[in-house]
Amino acid sequence: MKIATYNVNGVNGRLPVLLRWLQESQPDIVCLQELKAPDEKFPLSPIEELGYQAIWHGQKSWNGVAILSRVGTIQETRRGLPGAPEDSHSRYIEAAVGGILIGGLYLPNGNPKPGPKFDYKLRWMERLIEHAGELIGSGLPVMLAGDFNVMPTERDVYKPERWLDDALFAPEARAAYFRLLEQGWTDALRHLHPDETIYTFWDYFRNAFARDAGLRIDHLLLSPPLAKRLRRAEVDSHVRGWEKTSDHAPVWVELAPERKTRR
DNA sequence: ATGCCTAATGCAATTAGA
Repeated sequence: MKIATYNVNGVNGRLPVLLRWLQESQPDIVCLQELKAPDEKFPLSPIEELGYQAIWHGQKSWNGVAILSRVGTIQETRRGLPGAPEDSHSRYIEAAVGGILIGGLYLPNGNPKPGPKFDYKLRWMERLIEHAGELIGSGLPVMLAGDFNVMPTERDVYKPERWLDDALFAPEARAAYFRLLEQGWTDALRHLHPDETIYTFWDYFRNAFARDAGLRIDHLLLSPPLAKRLRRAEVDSHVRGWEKTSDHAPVWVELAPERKTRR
């Protein structure tokens, strides 16, 4: 089973690129971020025509997350993280699909730092850690996939020294990310490629993609039952070179089939 | 320190992204 995450940066402006990538890559389950569209403007029909069901949590202009599946019903289990009913950003959607529980997330950017946006990022991460602890504690096969807006280590930034004061590389944000991992999550891409330079985002500025001046900020985290099934993890970086493309590339994992328990 | 580029909104210029 192939499961992907893709920050599309506008699901309607990006529709031709999204559809082209879906047809080419044939993922079974996809988490999308930055829909930048209200619920009523989600382009369901063309996605359905490619054989996908979908659930989504939109928002006018900003944020917005979705889960697509071509492996059966998407049973939504949650939208929005617990712990802050006043939080109006559409940044988290969770569902049972294809025998796994998957949380699709768009973690706040947090710039400028310091400031209220950075405070919001850190609070959001605390809520994520709290909820993720319950998910992993369930013992179920769980995945957290999305745009985490955190480069975990210096290896994940083209020029670490330029990002020291940035919310995406701030010590507090990186520490929170590692506290999350320490619950027992496996960072799929880094686990299978421990020494490679791998990016998932390249700025639109300064010809960043051609210079490979990128960041690794889109992650797929696997709970122990899923980590055992991990076979491949890759970035479809060529998609970043397409016309009218997102500044992120799709990232995906391939999981071995679930081992049937004998009885 | 700022703009570089891009999307959405809505029709100019602002906000946000990372």
